[in-house]
Amino acid sequence: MLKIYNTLTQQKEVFVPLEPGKVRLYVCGLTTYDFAHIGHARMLVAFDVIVRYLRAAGYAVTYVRNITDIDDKIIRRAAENGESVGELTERFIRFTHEDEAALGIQRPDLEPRATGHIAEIIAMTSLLIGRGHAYAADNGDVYFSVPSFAHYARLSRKNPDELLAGARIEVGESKRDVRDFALWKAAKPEEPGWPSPWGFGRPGWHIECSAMSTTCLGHTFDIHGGGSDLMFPHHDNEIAQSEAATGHRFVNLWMHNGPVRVNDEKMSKSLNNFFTVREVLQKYPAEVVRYFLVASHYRSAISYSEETLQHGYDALERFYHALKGLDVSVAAAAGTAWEQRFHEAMQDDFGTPEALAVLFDLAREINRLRTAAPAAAAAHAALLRRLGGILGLLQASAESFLREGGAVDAALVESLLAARLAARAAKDWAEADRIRAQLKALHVVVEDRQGVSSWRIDRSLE
RNA sequence: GGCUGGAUGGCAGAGUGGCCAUGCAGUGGACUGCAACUCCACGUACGCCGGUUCGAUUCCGACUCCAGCCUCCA
Repeated sequence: MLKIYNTLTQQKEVFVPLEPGKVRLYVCGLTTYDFAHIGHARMLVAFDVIVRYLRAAGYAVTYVRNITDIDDKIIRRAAENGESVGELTERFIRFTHEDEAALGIQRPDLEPRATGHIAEIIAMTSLLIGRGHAYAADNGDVYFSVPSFAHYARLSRKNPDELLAGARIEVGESKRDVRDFALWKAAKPEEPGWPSPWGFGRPGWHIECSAMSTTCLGHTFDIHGGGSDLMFPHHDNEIAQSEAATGHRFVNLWMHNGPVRVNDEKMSKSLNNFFTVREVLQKYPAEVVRYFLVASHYRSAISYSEETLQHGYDALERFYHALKGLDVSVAAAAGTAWEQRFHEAMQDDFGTPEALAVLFDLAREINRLRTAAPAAAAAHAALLRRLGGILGLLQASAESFLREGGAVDAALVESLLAARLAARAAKDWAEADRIRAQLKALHVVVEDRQGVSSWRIDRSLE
């Protein structure tokens, strides 16, 4: 029985899909004018794990994650760079895809782009005007009429009257109500755009997601996700637009991932305190970054620091030590308590920290079994690898993980290791220790286990 | 100010009305030529003040502090 926390009701609910066995999921993706940062990676990994688990639990998932490839910031950045909007967004879409691949994030089933759905956006906007929920203003913009929608801001629990008091009035706007938001923005001279019944212009941000999600998944779908910072106004506006346009309930369950913090502040573009995925990947293996993001619950805030990333490396080292030397291609141990506990953890609102704790227990069991019962140890190792795979972890070979990132000559290490073995056979301990010290200077740690000497890179010195 | 969420051992981070989180670090032991790895054992905790209860870190209330949203933002 899968339970998921629904932001709308503020409680965990037993998940009941609209159609048995199927899940239709939409997540707000990125605006592509810059490199993705760790905050973005948090969202990408959180929903990647959710989708992986839903599939492992037997659901047929349709995962849609959009790309916003037209908006004010994109236009401004392209102008600054002296390039077209298309050149800018294509480049960063490509970079983002590279980052996602590095982090082991599976591609969504559909990845609609705003510029590919202008017709649907215009159609929805027209529909909203026809139903009295939107109006074309005299400045060429089209606005959604917030007072026309009965339960505005129900998701974020904001009081519409207080929003009225707090809203700021901008020059040049022609809104009937300060809370109204743009569905269509008239293009200024030299700005890109598309023809529409209201003149040349471009879509507002919120309507893009309403149009793309309902086009891909229908007027009502199971789950809508995104960062917690999108709850208001973006998701509240989506609800207003979509329900006003279709007359149906928009989404059954809302999921929001927590922020990544740097020095107690949210990592964000606007605060300029972000670390991009690619700069972090230059210092840490992608799996370590992924572990860092999975080791906390998806709804909680996490603090980014190099120290925490290093912890991720240490933790993964323990897993890979357990897997090391075992044939994980054998059939996984079936019906174990660990597997059951793993699923219980994941079924409780995707409790990845608890699930990892279970995997650590399983790793200990593997280490216990490895000498006395190698076959059982291998079967449990195969289980560990399979369950780790649901979190997108532990798919590398133990050897490659443990040796990753070391700038050493493997042939040299092997020859030193052979020399040390010979010295040990001759009980020349001084020589054996001298060679081990020599290896240590190369950041290579020697491990003698069951008569076999192996090596790994020591990351703690870096 | 309004609305949300949080405060757990040296660090990271779950969870629960009474019993073990887990990882790293630390301590003692086993293994080892010595180490490393591994195993066994151990220590240290639930912001503050009240209340409910046989018993609260867990429930309720007040307080303090922190963060997110209220403007673009995963």
